[in-house]
Amino acid sequence: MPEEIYEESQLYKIRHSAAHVMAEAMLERFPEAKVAIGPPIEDGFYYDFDLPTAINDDDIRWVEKRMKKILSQKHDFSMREVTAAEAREIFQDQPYKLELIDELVNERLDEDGAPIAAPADRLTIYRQNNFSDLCRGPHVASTRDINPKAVSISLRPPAGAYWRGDEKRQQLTRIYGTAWETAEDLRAYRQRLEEAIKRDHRVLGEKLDLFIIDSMVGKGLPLWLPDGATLRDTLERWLRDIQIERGYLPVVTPHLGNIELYKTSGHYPYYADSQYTPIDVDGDEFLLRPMNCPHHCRIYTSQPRSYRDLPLRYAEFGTVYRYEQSGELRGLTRVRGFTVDDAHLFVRPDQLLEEFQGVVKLIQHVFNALGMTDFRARLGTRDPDSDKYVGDNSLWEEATVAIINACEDLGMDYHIEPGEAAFYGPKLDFIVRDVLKREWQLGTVQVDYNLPQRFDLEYVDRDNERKRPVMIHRAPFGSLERFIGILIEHFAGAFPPWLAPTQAVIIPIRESHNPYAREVEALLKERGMRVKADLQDRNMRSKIKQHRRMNIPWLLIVGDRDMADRTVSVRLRTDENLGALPLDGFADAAAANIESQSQGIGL
RNA sequence: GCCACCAUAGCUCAAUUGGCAGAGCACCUGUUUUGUAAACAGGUUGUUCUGGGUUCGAGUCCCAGUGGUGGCUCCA
Repeated sequence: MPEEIYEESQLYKIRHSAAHVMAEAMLERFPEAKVAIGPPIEDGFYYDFDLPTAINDDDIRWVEKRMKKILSQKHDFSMREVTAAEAREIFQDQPYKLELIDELVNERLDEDGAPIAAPADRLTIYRQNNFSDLCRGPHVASTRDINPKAVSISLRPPAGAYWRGDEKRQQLTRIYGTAWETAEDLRAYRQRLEEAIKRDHRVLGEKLDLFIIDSMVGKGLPLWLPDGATLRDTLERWLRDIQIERGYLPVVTPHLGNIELYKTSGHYPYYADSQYTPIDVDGDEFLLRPMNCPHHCRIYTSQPRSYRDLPLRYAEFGTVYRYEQSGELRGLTRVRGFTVDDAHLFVRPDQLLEEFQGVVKLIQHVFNALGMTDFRARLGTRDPDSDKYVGDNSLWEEATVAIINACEDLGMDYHIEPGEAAFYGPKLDFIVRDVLKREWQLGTVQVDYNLPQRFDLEYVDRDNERKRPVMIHRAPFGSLERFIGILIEHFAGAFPPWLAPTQAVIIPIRESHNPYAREVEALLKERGMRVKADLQDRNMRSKIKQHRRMNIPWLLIVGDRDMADRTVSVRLRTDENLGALPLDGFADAAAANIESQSQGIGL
């Protein structure tokens, strides 16, 4: 069955029509309100209003009740064609509508004066009950087609939104609503929202003692607690090992650099909005680094390079600092200081294709190992009308072609998005969908001909000529912070054993079993496992409850029988009870599970 | 940064029209030694986010600041 196009679905019409009904109810509550626009969106709809006063919960409840009343009556949605003059007459008190009318009747032009939309030869107005709206439609035939029990506007709080999405213009009040075909669908939607909250990495981060964000340290500056740091360290060591296998060389560079470094790289003027104020050091200006690449370039230039030295792949988990507006900060996914799993590859032009493909393969390997198999690639190219980019057109063209060739060679699915390039070159971003189908931009690969030029990078080729290498920037995770935030939500805090901060807890039934519990702990630690014996003076059942809450993959209960038989009684965090397993057998099976990076916890 | 909302013990939350700041969990002490999701008893825990104001009296009302949340704008 072909997938239905949302814009043509009945659900789309229901939501669009519900938005009109909400606007009608809002105008009854706030006769002074000016209406802006109200389209259907994913999972619902919204309408923007310019309100005389702030809206409160009582208003929302009143409007929701009124909406349901209107919906329960029979009102047809009738369409009428009008001229621009008629439309202006009808909406004379609605300045936002007048602006829309002007836009619709005039040919719209882009910055270069090229037409992007023909003038509308007719305008349409939809009316239901006592409310008319300038609207292209389509709508349901009658309010009877909308189930009042499947509509709600109290699920999401009102929010501010700029008129036409422009932060320099009037800020309006956006009321979100949701509407479904059946009350059952609405209930399912509510459940999905609750599930998302349960998986929220900020909630789980606290529950599982992974990280905190402390107001005295500063917003957007997470502090990693031991368990969170263990998870992070596990990921870092895993990726570091993979990279070393693939010929990457570790480097370590400082978090500050002389401003000349960033002027040379070109970051300084281009990154002005996201940089912190320079720090005065003995009269020189230093910058908290927003990027790692300039440091790596200077490592490259520290020695003369031969064509035999290339490719050089410098890798560093490099912490960078970027100013983000306070309202943009969110948990681990948007912070002010974060660590990029960065590497810069300095390659000869004849090595570019192979090296680029090697990077793409590495990223695919990383995502697959973590069970994030639903991802796509986006090729960000230059917006031809913008001047925020550096470098010659020919270099850009060359880099873009190199990426396209590499993708096609690998049979990699990608789509092109103009305007999404870095300022110094085109990039290939990896966009992952998590279990809740939300999309996140994670890994990135960029081809760069500009920094080599700016830092005057050279190598001596076979013919004894000095030539310029090409740079590849890449980060499979993107940032450790964001990646782990997404990982927490992806696994709902129940990490596969190889990533779990604590892989097994040993629970003695009585105090007399403590020595055996300690022995089991020591043996498993020797096998490289992250385990601990819980020797607290409290009963076994309460310990099980506590560690279950922390999503420990394996709980090992040990009592008289286990001591006598040298077994451990294994309880999985899924509540499956495997019964007594020989201690060595468990150790072997657990080690194999961890070694294979299994997504499951079965043994 | 902007709009709106929120802030009480480590956590989740109570506190009637403005009238003695509380409960559960956690933590501490003692008793208890338990075979698969909470043993029992006692105890500690507060600048009610900060600073002003109104009032006989403020957790509660008003103002400002700080922090958080939802969204917009922006982004790894």
